Amino acid sequence: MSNNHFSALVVEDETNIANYIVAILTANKYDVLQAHDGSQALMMISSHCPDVVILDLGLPDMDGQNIIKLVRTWTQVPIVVVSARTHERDKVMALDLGADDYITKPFGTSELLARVRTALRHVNMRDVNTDIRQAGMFTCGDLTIDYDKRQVCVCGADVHLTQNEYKIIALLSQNAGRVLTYDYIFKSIWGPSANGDNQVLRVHMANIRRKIEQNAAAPRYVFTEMGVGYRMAQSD
Amino acid sequence: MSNNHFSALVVEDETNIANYIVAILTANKYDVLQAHDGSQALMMISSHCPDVVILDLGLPDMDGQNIIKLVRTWTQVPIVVVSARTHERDKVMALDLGADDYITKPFGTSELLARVRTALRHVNMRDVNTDIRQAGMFTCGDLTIDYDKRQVCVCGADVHLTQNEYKIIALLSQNAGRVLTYDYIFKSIWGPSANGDNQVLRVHMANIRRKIEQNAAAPRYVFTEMGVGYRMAQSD
DNA sequence: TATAATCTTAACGAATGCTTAACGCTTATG
DNA sequence: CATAAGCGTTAAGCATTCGTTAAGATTATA
Repeated sequence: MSNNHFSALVVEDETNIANYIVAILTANKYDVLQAHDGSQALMMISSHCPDVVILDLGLPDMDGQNIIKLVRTWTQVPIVVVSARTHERDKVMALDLGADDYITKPFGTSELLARVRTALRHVNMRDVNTDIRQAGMFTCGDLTIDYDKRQVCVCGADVHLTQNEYKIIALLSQNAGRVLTYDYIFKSIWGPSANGDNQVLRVHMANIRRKIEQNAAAPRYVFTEMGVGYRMAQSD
Repeated sequence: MSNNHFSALVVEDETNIANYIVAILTANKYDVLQAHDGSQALMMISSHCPDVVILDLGLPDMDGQNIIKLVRTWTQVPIVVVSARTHERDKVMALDLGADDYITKPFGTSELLARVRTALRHVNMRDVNTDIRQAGMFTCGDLTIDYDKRQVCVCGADVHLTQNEYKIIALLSQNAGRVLTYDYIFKSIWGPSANGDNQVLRVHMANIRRKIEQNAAAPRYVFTEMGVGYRMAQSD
């Protein structure tokens, strides 16, 4: 960082889209770096240590998933994946490999900026709030989760959650603002060797929502990301 | 402690990582000691009595879990475990054996410091609670526990509890509002090396409830968290 | 030592939670 | 606009866990 701003690395081979993203970020006071293929991206990440990486999955020289895998061997820099709508699967795999968020083309200015801000905030949570999170609480609107007491409250009233329900909501809240894929949640709760679809997860989520949401059809706390997973609202 | 600072013992065989941790702690005003294997660590803990121990699980001469077990036979010094392993099992085992917290490599400066601060704070909590416990009382609705007199009253009337029954209710009331797992309660009452299921605990709880609850089927003081443990109602 | 109190173990019914399957609704996609 | 896929919801069967009782084992006490 040459000044007080965040630095972002944009990895994109299509010139038009690259320019579009760079323009948005530059206009919003980011220090922007560019890479046009995978190997260039890897070098720049290690040499320039950007605060956030915007990564297109469809690069000419390397598979986007390999890039994420390699980057994650040495740094936890937030990665926001950009994917075409036709490659839904890739998006999910990228998240499972350690990407922080995703944007589907075409996307607007505010969406890109929001995702980047969220990703940057995740790093702050990891660093500064580690001890708060450990012994602490999660608060979002009228929802409160006390990890120490294993207690969930809505509007000050106790809400009884079963074992699995609590595990799910705890996992989501500890990753608030981030999409967790069905597979990730499933394996986190039922163990890495568990096999099965996400039907069970849907039932549990329905039960959770009935208990914590005022209107399950328009949730305020846990959002569904179609085809991908669930995302908990940012804490406040 | 040669001055007013906390002393930390870093137990790590890999020189690079050891230097990294030592640098972080030294820069943040800790008095740092070092050990490079398990036996050395055990000696230094007993001789120097550090305020906190940062322990790598992958030491050359001893299994990290054995070290925790041995240390816990004579001191409750907080132990923060450092491990490259990402498996949940190791984490759970280490924590169950008495470790206070867990960091997975790679980790950042602020994360390490946060964990250490949290671990140190736990000790303070333990101390403060001890004072309160000895001079204090627990009150919740019509239930009163006098820790000095070792006396339990319901609606002003004395209730006779057996040794184990009192230990259980005292432990729960001292952690009122928090779920204590069956395993934790069991090990707290019968000792860390006790083995057996929670059948005994269920019988004791039935007896306790018969004595203190008006309606055991709808308890007011001790609640069951299915598959997890028991929770005592908040004091008032 | 005798007696009472307490602890432990085992068995079983009851309550709770988990999972599966079916179905309707919403959302993507051509 | 039609079709297909994904998600939410419900209810029923199944598995697990808990509470309770009673009997035997152990410990305390006179």
